[in-house]
Amino acid sequence: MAREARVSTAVVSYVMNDGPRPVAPATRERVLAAAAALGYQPNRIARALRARTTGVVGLILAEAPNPYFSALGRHIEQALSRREKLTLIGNAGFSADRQESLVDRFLAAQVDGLVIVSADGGTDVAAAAEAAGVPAVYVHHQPAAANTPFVAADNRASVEVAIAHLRQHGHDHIAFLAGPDDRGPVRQRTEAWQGIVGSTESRLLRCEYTRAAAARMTRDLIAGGAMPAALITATDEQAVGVLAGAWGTGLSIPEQLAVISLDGTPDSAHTAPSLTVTQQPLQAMAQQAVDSLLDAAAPGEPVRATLVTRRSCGCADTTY
Amino acid sequence: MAREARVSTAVVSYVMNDGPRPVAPATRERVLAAAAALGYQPNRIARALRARTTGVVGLILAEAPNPYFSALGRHIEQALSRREKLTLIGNAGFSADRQESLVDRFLAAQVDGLVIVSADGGTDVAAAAEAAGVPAVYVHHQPAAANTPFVAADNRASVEVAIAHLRQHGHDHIAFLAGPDDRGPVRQRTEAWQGIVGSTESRLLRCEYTRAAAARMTRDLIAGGAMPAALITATDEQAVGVLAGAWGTGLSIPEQLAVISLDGTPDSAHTAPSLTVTQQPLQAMAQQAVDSLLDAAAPGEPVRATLVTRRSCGCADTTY
DNA sequence: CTGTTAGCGCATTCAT
DNA sequence: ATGAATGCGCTAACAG
Repeated sequence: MAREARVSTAVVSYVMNDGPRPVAPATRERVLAAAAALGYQPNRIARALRARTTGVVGLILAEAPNPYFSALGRHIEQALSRREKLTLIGNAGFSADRQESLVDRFLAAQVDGLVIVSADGGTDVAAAAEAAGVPAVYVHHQPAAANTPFVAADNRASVEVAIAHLRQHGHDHIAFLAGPDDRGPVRQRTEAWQGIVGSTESRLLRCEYTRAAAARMTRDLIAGGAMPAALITATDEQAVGVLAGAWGTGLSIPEQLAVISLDGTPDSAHTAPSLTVTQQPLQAMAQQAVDSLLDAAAPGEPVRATLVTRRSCGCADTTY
Repeated sequence: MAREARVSTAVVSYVMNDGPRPVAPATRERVLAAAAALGYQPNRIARALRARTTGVVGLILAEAPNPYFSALGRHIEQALSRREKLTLIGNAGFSADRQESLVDRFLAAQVDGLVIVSADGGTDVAAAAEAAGVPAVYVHHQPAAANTPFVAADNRASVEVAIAHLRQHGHDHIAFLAGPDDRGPVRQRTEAWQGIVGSTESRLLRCEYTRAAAARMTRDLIAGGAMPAALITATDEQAVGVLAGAWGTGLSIPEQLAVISLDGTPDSAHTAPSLTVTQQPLQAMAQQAVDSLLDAAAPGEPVRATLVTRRSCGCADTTY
């Protein structure tokens, strides 16, 4: 390449990077022509070795096919891409072991940063990253002992608007579907619900964060005649499961059961019936996380979800 | 690190890689101890520069949040991970430009291979990859002029079993919901349907590959009284949209409209009603693609989808 | 068995 | 404004 343009490698570097030294227009042309002719592209690996920065960021997702993580992941990838970063992806699969192993492998690959969208708070990943001098940011879920930057929606605010809206529909007893145990963002949501409705007359339901589990629970509840009239689900996955479980048992939503979910994934617009949600600004969250990571700045305040009324709460369906 | 263990860098390399030269047990211990003490990890970038192989594979997805691509993507990432590869991810977003730009950036990052799960056949990505000496494999969608390895399910077989099953339910007129134009895998599906049902009395419907578009189309069809009694949808996304569109108009599925979809994503089990599908073996496809990529072997025959009967075709719901 | 050394492709410093 | 030379961390060839 350098000899094709009859210049030194240094000049090639100056041309490719627009600096740090000026290059005569004629020479620059010659280099550009040679590069085009040979299809030359700078080797990022060599550059990375020299510059001690790879332009690659590691993204760890709890489970990519989950619409919530998936949508968040795409926005993060896009935000990273806008900043000229490449995204290394890994699925932790709700396993602390896998998550740790991923971090190690990403660190060995010399990533410039780590974005962790996990659901399990098992390990404090940031420790390993910090030891390696690699910045990290948590999204959605912050492990107990972390003092690492953290981006999430205001969970309490979401619960507040959901409850307020169901009350407007005339519901006094509002049940809550939480996860199998109290951890992470769902814990905050659960506590917010408990704080607002009080322990009297309130019903706390629990099941795994899967459609299948929520559907099974719903059928059991209906069979036992124990289904409440209004329900807030901690996640969209569970809400979709509730809808699936209710269908076919003759329980009609929203007439017999009003439902609001707290994630607000794009998919929630096209369930049957369409799902009323508190919609988290996933793109803004992704942007916030990426900016905070790359600019080494503390992220701003938690963003607020907005209520999107559809059919499942009892409102008219305005989706179409 | 080398001086911490009081050995040369070469010996460290021999220990880390178990070769190619033997190391005395005592020395090995010393190296391992020093590595543990310093938290030393070999720099993969330097190794990559030297070995001319990065252990990183680029994965291009048409659109990550789409459950079909998402599930496929996760299986590919897992298969890659089993082979000790890291996955660089990028979303093409159905844009040929973005896809080309992603390929260039991945190539500059010296990926060891490229897996392309796209929906747009615009460019023959393989050309750029081949020019760079990087192996590539297409999954799901093969562009027109490609002689690159290609993995997909047997689309014709899927359509056959779907039609046969609807006929068992007594349906003579089976409509088909295709994409906005005839390209890629959906084209094969559409042609298979046309070949089997013949042009007489058959209804070819079209809409975008989104839930929203399919829902809108469904409502329009119902409003116009033009809804067929049996429908095969080319993709799960469209099927979910049909379900959403039918809900609330009073059209009951499967009684008034029997539906079978051809992708078979995991999500299809938890719609309302649950969706009968021809389920593609996504994990096997992912494995096949990765093996073919890394072993430079031609992939085997297209795999066959299996019919999973649920409620939407008229069968009893056996999901729970 | 282990120490020394060269070179992967680039960005940079020192010369010119 | 440009050429030559250096070193990033690693592996492999060559000496001991």
